[in-house]
Amino acid sequence: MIYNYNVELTYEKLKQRASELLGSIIKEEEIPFEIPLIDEFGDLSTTICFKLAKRYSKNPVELAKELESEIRKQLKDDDLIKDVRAVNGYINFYSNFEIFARSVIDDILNLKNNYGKQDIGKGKKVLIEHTNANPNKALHIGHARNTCLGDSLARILSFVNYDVQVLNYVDDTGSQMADLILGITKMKFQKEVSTKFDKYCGDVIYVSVNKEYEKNPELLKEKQRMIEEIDSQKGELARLSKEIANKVLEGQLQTCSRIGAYFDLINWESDIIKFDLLNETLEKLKSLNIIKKEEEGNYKGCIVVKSEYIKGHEQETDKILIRSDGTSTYLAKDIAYAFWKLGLTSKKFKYKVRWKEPKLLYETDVNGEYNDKFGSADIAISVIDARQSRLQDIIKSILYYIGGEDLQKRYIHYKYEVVALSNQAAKALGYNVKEKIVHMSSRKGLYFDADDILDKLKEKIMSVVVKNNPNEDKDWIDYTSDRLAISALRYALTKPDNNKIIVFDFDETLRLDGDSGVYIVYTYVRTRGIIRKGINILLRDFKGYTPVSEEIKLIKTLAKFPEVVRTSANLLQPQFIALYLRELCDLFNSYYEKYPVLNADEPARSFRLKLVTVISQVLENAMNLIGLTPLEKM
RNA sequence: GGGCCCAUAGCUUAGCGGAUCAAAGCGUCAGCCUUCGGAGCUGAAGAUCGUGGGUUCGAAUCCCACUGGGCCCGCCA
Repeated sequence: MIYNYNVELTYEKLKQRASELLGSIIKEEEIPFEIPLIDEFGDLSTTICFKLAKRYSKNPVELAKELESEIRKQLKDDDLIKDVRAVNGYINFYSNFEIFARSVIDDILNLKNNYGKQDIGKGKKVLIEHTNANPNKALHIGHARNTCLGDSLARILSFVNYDVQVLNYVDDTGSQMADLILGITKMKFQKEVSTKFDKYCGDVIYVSVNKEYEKNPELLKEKQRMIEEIDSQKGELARLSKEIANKVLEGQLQTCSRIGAYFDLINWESDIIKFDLLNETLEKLKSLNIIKKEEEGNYKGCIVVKSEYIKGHEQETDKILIRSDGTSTYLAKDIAYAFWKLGLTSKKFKYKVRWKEPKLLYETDVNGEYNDKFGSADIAISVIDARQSRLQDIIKSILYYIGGEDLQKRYIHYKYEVVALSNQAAKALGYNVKEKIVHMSSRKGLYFDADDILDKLKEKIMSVVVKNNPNEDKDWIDYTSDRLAISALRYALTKPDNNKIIVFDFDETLRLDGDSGVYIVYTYVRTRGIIRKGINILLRDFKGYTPVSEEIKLIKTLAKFPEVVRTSANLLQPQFIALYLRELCDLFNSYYEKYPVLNADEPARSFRLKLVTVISQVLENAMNLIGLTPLEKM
């Protein structure tokens, strides 16, 4: 039998039954339900009485009592709902727990990896743009936050059946490229090095060149000349710029792959110009009178967006799209790119395959071929840190003038706060400061590479893995340690609220115990250990078994997972998955210490082994959504 | 000057209009390996949820003001 994951899962059934019961008494379009946090208050509850009481100026407590007795009359013997009680104006529903538990366990055993999957996004195409690091350095811990968030969003939205395309927009034209080229052509830095090239560019060339500017300001004129030549997209320097950008990108993509983040398409910023997307965009803006060419003042000769059109920033300065020398700013290209994403341009890119494994990856390329599957999405999500809010607000304002609220809503600036360094972490890099937090700076070399952090963490983890697994071979030890390091990093960067700065401190941020990714994986490994040992036990039916309170809580938490996925997808909050994992792990670990599974008497043994099996499955599903690796052993 | 964000135990955070909801991790203290893996578990101590107003039957949660901290406002990206 092919099991359809759109079956009404247990909580849905419970809600539906409760709605039926209430619906026969009151006429109400939407009845709000919540899952009570305290077991005493049942398995489902509604605050509808507070709303009705206000409307009819009655006492909510009495109203609830009246409804309670009306509902009780309707309950049948084999009802999914066993009892109903009114407490303080709430109406609490109590499930027939045996039916409820059986239903939850069966749902998970049948659906397996699809448990929690939904059709929210069916038929809708969403573009998720993330990472977007300048191709002049290796990804640091701040970029990693972006990558983790973007990748988790992609995983979650795919899981609820959006047609997801993951993009990485790479700026191969900006002034940072001129710095590298200057370093290589004028300062004799190498193009071929034995270390990772992205890291070499960021750690050595970029930092050295910026120091050299201070000693020798004449070089800045040379830099300016180079920027203009690269921007023209003609000649040797433009070619060299692309070559270097490409090599750096390769290193960055390796880091992303290691973390488990894969893209569908690389959009080269220079191709916005090459494929002539910009002119058409500017024409459109001109026809709407949003932009204008300045004839006098500071911005004489520039084409600007007047600030009066930028919602929330009316008091600020106008924003330049085209400089007086005719070159375009980053924003101008980003507007054109936004147009392409939402299908507002007639111009198209050509594409070529960059690689096929582990996931087919395309990139824009003048010598490529057209491919209609990219662009023109229903929703475009750009994962970009909060410092760029103003530029993103400008794009949103422009979209508003073109297509009103409907169009504007389709463009989402997914913003998050930066990763900064703790005072200790800054000191570790040789910066003795008194501030509590220090912002990273590529120019000063004040940052931690994501790869370096992972390597250091892996090393720390490996000593424990070796100790606990003396008989495993080197490759296994290496793989396991690497996956644990990545799980620790991803959990640490995904879980915090997007609006909060993460103050990075190696030992604090990347814990191996307590509230950590390692703890989550460890808990999963525990479930696997039990399942492995119990593989030959013939499972009996658990009819008549009276579950302990921890088991009831676990079953309810498992039943909640589809709802957690839905909320996480609708609100674009991967955090909810991380929090859910933590909750489920805590419950399981407490349970694990207290109750034997394999050594329990029947029917407890069968019930518990099934319970552990479904806990393990749900942990795996949730872990996959935020990129933690479910390991068999560790 | 204009805009955005943050403020909850010593530290890091969760809770974001509801009922035993002030929660967890770290740290401190006291326990648990004859027990399915102790990267775990149990317990204790520790918070008038920055301050002051307001809205509400109900506010850590919403609104306003203030204080303290961070970010943005460039012919950079």
